[in-house]
Amino acid sequence: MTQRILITSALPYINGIKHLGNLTGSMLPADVYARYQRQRGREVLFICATDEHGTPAELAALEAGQSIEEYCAEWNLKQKELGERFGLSWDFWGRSSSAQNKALTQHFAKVLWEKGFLDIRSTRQVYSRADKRFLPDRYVEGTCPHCGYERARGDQCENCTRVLDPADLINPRSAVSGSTDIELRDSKHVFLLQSQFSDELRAWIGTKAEWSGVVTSIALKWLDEGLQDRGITRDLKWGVPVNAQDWGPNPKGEKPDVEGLKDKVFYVWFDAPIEYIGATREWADAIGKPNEWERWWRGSAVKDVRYAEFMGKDNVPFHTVGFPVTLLGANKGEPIDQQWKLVDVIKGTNWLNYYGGKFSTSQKRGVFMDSALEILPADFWRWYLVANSPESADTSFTWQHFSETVNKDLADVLGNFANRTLKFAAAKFGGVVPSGGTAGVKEASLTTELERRFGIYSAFLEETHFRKAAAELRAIWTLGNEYLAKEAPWTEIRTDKGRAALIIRTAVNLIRLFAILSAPIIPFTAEALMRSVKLDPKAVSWPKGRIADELIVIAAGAPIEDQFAFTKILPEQMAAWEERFGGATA
RNA sequence: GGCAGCGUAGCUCAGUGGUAGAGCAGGGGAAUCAUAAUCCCUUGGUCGGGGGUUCAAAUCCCUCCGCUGCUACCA
Repeated sequence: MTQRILITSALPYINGIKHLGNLTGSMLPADVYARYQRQRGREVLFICATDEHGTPAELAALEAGQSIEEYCAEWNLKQKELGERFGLSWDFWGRSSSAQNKALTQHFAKVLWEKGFLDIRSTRQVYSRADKRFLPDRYVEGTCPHCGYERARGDQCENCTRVLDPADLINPRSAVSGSTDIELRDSKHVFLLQSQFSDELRAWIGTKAEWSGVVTSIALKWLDEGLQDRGITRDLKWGVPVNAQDWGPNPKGEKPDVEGLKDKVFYVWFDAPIEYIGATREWADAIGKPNEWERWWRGSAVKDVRYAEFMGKDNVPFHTVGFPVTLLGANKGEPIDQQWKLVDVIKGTNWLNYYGGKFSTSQKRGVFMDSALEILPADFWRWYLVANSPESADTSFTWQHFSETVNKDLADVLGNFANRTLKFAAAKFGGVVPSGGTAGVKEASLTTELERRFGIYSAFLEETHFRKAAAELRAIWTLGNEYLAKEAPWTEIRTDKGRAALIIRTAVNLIRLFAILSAPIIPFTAEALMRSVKLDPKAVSWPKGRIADELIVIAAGAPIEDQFAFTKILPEQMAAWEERFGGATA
């Protein structure tokens, strides 16, 4: 039986505030899963970090007038703070630029070279003299040779959608400075020989029946098209330096071209996944147990680790091909106690769209994490994003849909259940849990239904089907309102005060149960519910025994609050946000 | 261009061979503890178009249309 759960969320890129699409694709589902597993009592390690290397970060720092180090340090902290305010319960928040990741990245490169899985090749790259830097294909602009569009990028023409090579462009110029003082230069680069792992990857993916359709089909698409070897170095200043001078001979007895690889760094998509391990080492160092990371990642100790990765579908190829090849290559020929842990579950989500179009960081289109929290509490967003998670198809965000969902589910169904129960207790029973009455057939049938839905709900969480889990949770909340409507304590109290007391006592216990079950998705609301029945907000262990036992935890005489307030979104607020964020016109 | 995904009720989405589903919105009723919040019942769909396989197709096959993504140096 698996007892330890390792969870990673795709690393958010460093350049600025992330939007709701980023949140809902990786960080939020990972958090829901982590919270659920902790409540189950399992040992959980939930890791995330900023992905700090690459061209966009360098250019963003330049534009901000900061050194790249300052820029990354600042945004790493900002993203951390925002994530925490969203309730993201990372055990550690690291940085791909850490010393730990540098050491690991260089270690993997050395091992892969010495085992013969790296190759050094010469490539032609665009160099901008004006910018004093090599330019990635998409940072070269020019006129499309096919359609004449003047702002075509070096990788693809946005106008006619044809795939291009920078050398195809007419009048090419740097997209950074606009300078036409550019040229093609030869440059040596390291390639990861992914093509050698095609069969092994296919066999490995074949064992992952539980992966969602989108993950498997994207992974197989890459294999079916034929895996190409991938360049894992770049001509940049900021990144993990290529340590070719430390590499021994490869199986053919060749030494790397140290001179040709001078002043190069590893490609972000080589070092970013390694940062999952790197951040675990950062965590181990931070807690003062520097060897603790290894039992999560390496050797026979990982037998009882279940490793789940969460990401948007754009990241799937790097997690089904690139990173596994790094680990499989490093594992080759090693004894079991030296083997690296590969992922068990990949949860890939589709896109959350904004009014049918993309959320876009560059075009500032959509809702971003900072402005989201500025206008509403985290749980409003968490609930909406989980209940409408794009798990099997892209989903469209609209302000209308958002406010209706949040008002109906959180305020009207859940919030109102707690409020009507507490207010009734305050008005008729002096604000304490009333005594009297005994549970009968009505309570038995409530329990049966709760038991059934609880089983379904737990299974959905376990299987990372969070959208369906949210629908099930909502149905569980509805059982509370149904029970009150049927048993009508406001009528009972006129003829049978004991019966009314039993109904309210049961309802108070339902508030506690609902808080526990809701905690993975809406942790702040769960805490507020626990406080409303004067219990420890953190005492949310997942029910282990019979649900009936959960409904007698709060005994007669226990003090409770006299109400539970939950703010609703007003129509005029919604209209104002639609206006402010450009919903209706977007 | 190639590849992949998607197209199901007014909206957001489930449903992969066996009588078309949920939530919301709409309609009716009950109730009056509760922020008019709740509970019950209910209207609504030739499942993007066309063709085929099958006793049976939303589901499998072919084709066309539309949207989105990827296409390996953005991450």
